[in-house]
Amino acid sequence: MKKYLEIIRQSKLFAGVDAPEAEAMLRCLGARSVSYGKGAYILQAGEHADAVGILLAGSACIVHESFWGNRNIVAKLCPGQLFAEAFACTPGAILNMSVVTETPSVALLLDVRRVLATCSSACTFHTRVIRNLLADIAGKNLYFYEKLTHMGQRTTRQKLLSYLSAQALRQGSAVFDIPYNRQELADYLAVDRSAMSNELCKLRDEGILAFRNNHFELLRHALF
Amino acid sequence: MKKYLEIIRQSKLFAGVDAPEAEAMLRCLGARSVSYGKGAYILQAGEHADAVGILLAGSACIVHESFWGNRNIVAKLCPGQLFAEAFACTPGAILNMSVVTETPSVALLLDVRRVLATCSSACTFHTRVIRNLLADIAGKNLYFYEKLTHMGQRTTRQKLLSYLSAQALRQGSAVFDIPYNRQELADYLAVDRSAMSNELCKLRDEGILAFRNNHFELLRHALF
DNA sequence: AGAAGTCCGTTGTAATTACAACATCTGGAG
DNA sequence: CTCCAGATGTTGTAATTACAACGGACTTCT
Repeated sequence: MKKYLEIIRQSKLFAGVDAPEAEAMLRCLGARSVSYGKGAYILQAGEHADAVGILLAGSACIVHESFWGNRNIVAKLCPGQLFAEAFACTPGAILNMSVVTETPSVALLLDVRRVLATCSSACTFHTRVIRNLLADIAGKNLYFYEKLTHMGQRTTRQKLLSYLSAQALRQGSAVFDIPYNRQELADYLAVDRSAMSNELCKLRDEGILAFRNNHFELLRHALF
Repeated sequence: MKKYLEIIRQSKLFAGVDAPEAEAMLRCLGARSVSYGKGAYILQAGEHADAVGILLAGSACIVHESFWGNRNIVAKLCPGQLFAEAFACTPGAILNMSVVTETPSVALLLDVRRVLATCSSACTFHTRVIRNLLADIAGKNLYFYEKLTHMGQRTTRQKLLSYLSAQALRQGSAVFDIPYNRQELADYLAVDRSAMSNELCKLRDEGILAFRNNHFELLRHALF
């Protein structure tokens, strides 16, 4: 766990915390790190979520798998990012999502429940943990608002333009990279991969955008 | 504002707060109440969101309106419910949603920014406000996970079954009411109203469910 | 080099949806 | 009661999508 201290301190949960304080917090939160292989379930839908997770190494996706076998990628996780915060902050909550690794990964699991349960601030870190959690979950909330924006579009074309223009805005450039490959992007937008790939090429042929793998460029606004 | 004190105290932001304490908190948060007519914008996309809102009377919807004129209902608000929390908790955030009244309404706007900004706990309520906010936003987060679950389904039929079975589970009965009319439900699930109405009737004809206006009954599980 | 696996684009077909238009029903206002 | 507005169900058509299948490009491993 020691070797990941820098990653840990860069996470939103530990924002504004110096190294010795961080180590004390880790003990206070009963931190434990676990290693996973590729395609392993860090958390699985149906389980009780009593811990907040921080991805320390590798990469993972938060996914929802439907009854009919479709999967929806809720978010992609990079080292330093938190997951399952909202479930861990809600007593009795049961996961309806899974967290699946894409590459061999290491995750840190923190028992924040004990910080939230006690009203006393016996441990001086409690207030900071709660503030940091609030900021993080508020950010996640905005992320979901944005995802809903894309998924709320009616056609694949509109979903693509909504997503890609948002990425361009976020990265402040008409040239940008996205973190998803085609299958993942389709799962993120809840559409069929081949249909999406088709639509992407139509947009290219119409001169609206250009791309190569994960590298995109918006050429015209295309009414968005 | 006084007449709404009971509604205010029932909101999640004021959970576990007694009446005199609540009044002090309202002053501390610079509370101001505003009345709106039917179809009025309490908040509009593009604005800065510096306040948390609590609906005190009437009803309203959080909606996202797309470039092409489609609207997606993100949530329906009843008196006592909070809105714009995540935006208010994120410095510099700009609303990408609007809050529109459905009936003449009254809303309370609270400047929580000042509570989050200062690290000192000069006012003893700060800690409680932050804890309550955290619980509320975590709950909203879970709400979004669920909405994503429904919207992530590929067909209108699957979206309907996903949503309706979730409501049945939540209300603990195969017979239940939903808060939306047909157009609103279609906007919530991001599908066409008439197509959805059609699919609903197919499900009825297949003996999978029965309904009358907002009153539904699930008869068979229908593989969900 | 060859084999295996992955990712991506392309195509055709069947199924589903969006959209517009209209019929029916309901409750409220005049 | 009649008229009107809103909500809901129904239908037909054009457009879009899901799904399955395939081939090419690329990577990795042996």
